[in-house]
Amino acid sequence: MTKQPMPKQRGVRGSRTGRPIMALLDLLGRRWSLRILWELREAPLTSRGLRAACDEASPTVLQTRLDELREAGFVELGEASGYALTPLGRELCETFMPLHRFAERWRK
Amino acid sequence: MTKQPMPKQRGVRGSRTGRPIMALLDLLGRRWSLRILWELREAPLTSRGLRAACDEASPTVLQTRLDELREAGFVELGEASGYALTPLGRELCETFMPLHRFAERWRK
DNA sequence: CTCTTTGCTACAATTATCGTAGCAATACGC
DNA sequence: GCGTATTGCTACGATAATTGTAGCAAAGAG
Repeated sequence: MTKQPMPKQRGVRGSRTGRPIMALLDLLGRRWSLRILWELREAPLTSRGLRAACDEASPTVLQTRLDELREAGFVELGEASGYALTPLGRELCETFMPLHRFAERWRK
Repeated sequence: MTKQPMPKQRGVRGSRTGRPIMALLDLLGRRWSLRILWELREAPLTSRGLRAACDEASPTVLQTRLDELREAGFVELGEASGYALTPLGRELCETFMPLHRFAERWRK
């Protein structure tokens, strides 16, 4: 019995478990995912504007995250205004918007 | 003017920006952070129980995350019951609890 | 045409994460 | 006592993700 080629893990980890929350937690748990959603919360941003907003994160990861978030249906690339939240993405964003107030109280 | 020794970035990225939300998003955006909080949402777990709940993630990362989450004040290590959410951690957890319902509707 | 901005990619270097094994400490039953 | 099982935690090399810098082609403005 040889090792199977294993079709090279793609997409979101945990999406096979049948528990969507796990897939979602995994996707949001990747670096810059939450930040990207956060920065898009108010207005669309161009790829470069988004990079500036994200403290000059490397375009490689940002591109990867944007692709994932687009595939997930949270983000879309508009004609002129750049990247923007979809209605679904906006909904998701509002879901963890209370984090803002929590963070203020947290403060470390 | 020589380059300052730069006290070697420790703790949470973005905590210097004065925007706690950035620090929080960074901390929660590390792998297994959200998952750990999620798995502790109902009952405390031992380190090994937590590992089992987290799909056998490597103990190295889990330990790192647990240390970070403890330092952040979200998790504590009890005498007998293992790892548990602090009141603050429970509050944080409830903040993104609506994600569950959202994920169900999302489904991919 | 030139100049700028767009979304996006190549590439090597650095980190983070994984997976396995194992430690010391504590608590059990015997 | 003795073995054994569980706890929190760590070492280590291998693998994958992320970084930082540079640059591309396409589209638009002047």
